Amino acid sequence: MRFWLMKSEPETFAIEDLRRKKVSGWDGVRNYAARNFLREMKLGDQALFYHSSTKAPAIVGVMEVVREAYPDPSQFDRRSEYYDRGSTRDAPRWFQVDVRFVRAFPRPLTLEAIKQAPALREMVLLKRGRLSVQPVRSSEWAYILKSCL
DNA sequence: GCCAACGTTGGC
DNA sequence: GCCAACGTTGGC
Repeated sequence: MRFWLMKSEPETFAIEDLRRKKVSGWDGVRNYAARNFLREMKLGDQALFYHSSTKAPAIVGVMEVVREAYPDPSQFDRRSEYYDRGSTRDAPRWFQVDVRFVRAFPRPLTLEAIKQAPALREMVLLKRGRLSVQPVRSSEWAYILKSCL
């Protein structure tokens, strides 16, 4: 099983929205590197939910992959902000997975705290900006769950 | 295929 | 709102 981190702006879609829906498609990823990671995800993989572009950016919970990558319908929807006129149904460019709410952390791990933790120094989150879907090492996963629960 | 211009992400 | 980092586009 692999571990991941996925970013969302809470004003658009927050951990509480996922808690309410229970299962949701993770749509709107329009970056090739992030898209490729989505396509590597397997049923049962676990992912951290990260709140970005907010006052205190933080890892706020856990979700589970319940459906592997399939074409993101919003790329075909002319009214969607994610519409991509260059994508066709025969050769879709963008993919999504479905995720299920697992838990919201009682103590979210802020970006500030992540930067302070020696165990998390190598996290992709700190190394590569602007990547909204990214792998997490199992050692990092273990450390994060220990600090947040 | 290079690279300048431009657009987006996301922390601050 | 600013701006650094970095991805994408498009002319050559």
